[in-house]
Amino acid sequence: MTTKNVNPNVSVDCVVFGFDNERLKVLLIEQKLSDKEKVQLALPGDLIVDDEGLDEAANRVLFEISGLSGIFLQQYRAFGDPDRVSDIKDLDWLKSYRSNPQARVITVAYMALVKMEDFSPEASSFAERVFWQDIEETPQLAFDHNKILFEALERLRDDFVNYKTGFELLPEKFTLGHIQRLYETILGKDLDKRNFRKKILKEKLVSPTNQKQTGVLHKPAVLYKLNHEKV
Amino acid sequence: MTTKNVNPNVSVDCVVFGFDNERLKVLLIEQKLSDKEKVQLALPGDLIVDDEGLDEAANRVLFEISGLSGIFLQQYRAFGDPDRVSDIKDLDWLKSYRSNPQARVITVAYMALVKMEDFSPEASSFAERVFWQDIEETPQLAFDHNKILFEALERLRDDFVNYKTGFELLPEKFTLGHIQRLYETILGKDLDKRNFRKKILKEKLVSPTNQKQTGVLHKPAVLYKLNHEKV
DNA sequence: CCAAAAGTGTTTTGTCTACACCCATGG
DNA sequence: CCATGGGTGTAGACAAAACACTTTTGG
Repeated sequence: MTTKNVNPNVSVDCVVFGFDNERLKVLLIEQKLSDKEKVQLALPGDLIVDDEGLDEAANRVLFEISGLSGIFLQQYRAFGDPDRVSDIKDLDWLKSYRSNPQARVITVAYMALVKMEDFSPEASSFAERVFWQDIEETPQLAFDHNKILFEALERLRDDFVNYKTGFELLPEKFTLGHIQRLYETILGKDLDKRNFRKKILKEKLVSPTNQKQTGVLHKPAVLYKLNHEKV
Repeated sequence: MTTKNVNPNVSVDCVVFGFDNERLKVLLIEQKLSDKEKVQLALPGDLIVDDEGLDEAANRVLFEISGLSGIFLQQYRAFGDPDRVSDIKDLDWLKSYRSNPQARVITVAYMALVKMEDFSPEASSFAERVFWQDIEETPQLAFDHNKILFEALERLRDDFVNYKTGFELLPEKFTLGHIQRLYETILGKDLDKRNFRKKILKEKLVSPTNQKQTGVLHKPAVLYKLNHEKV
């Protein structure tokens, strides 16, 4: 597919995780393409533009589809197999959106955790539609995006084993039960309630508010908030 | 420096660590350049060629300067600041070696640990000279290579804190004292001999041979070897 | 009064740290 | 016999894991 002496296209792709108090979600887009038959789902991403750093490009992509800025995006890997975008299913899109469609595409992958409540998806130059996808039911994605997503998930789990992250996925006020469900979802196993609480409280990354849950059909839980100074 | 609509150059750079039983070393090259006044030191690296994956390119670079293949190279970060190669000191080299010298260069950084005894440095297409540099005395390097090296070092230390890596830096047969000196060098602090031995032996990543050191002016130590299955 | 999740301590187990002396070799 | 690093065990502090019952609310 590639031709001699053509510099590669370089893009960034963003794996944006959210959590709805029940299941882990990832932000996907529907590619913009006139032939509706061939539209595919993909991770949000775009070619970098001149004079733009990689982090900057990733922030731009996230901003364009969400209006969010200032979110912590972590670069975790570059993907550059020469044939990673050469699958037949991806050709139409490449032809419409790349000024050098014959050149390979190297992508730098970023991941971020966001509160779903902060999020208002917006169509953009590269996305017809933006939506949250349940991670357990991820469909086939364009290019090698299933692989890119899989590696982000592995990285996410690594970040969770030391119990020091993930609060970015929760709403402003949350219960210890919410955090525990989040950890259980991401680590894929049940955790002991008492031990979990001891650990989380010892880290002092969250502190109780003087509010409680309302409208639940059981004993209402104390609401906690993030200790921003400590994170 | 950059011009509109020119795809970036993409390179790989390799941070190759070695250990001489005393100090940590990194492999550097002297850039090939006709004006000897302007020659700089740099990490070994090269533009990727068409139809070559990123890992493949990194392996090629390492092979060209060392004859070594099959070494585990770990990608750890892409660097893509738009002005990372635009310093005046770097211009001559860019002009002689880049078919698109006006385009920015995005580089994907790899790190590797090698046994110095396996290593025979060789000049190559991009290197006039190849040599081991003591890490404590690293000079100014071309481009942003000091930063790339610094991040590799941080990553290396992270990999060491759990005491499960680093044996790649040691010769075929080594003593527990050798491992301890390696860990002390990389972690930058003294470690308790008894506790260190307990930990290393518990991991079962090394096993004793029935040989001992010879020619040392103290009690000869048992030689250990790597348990290849476990790593 | 029932269902559902919140909230709460103690015991056991394993891991990490600190610490001091004798041993085998070459010179 | 001296200098040099090799080799060994134990006690105390701390962290992790296992485990069951009472409480508060809405329905």
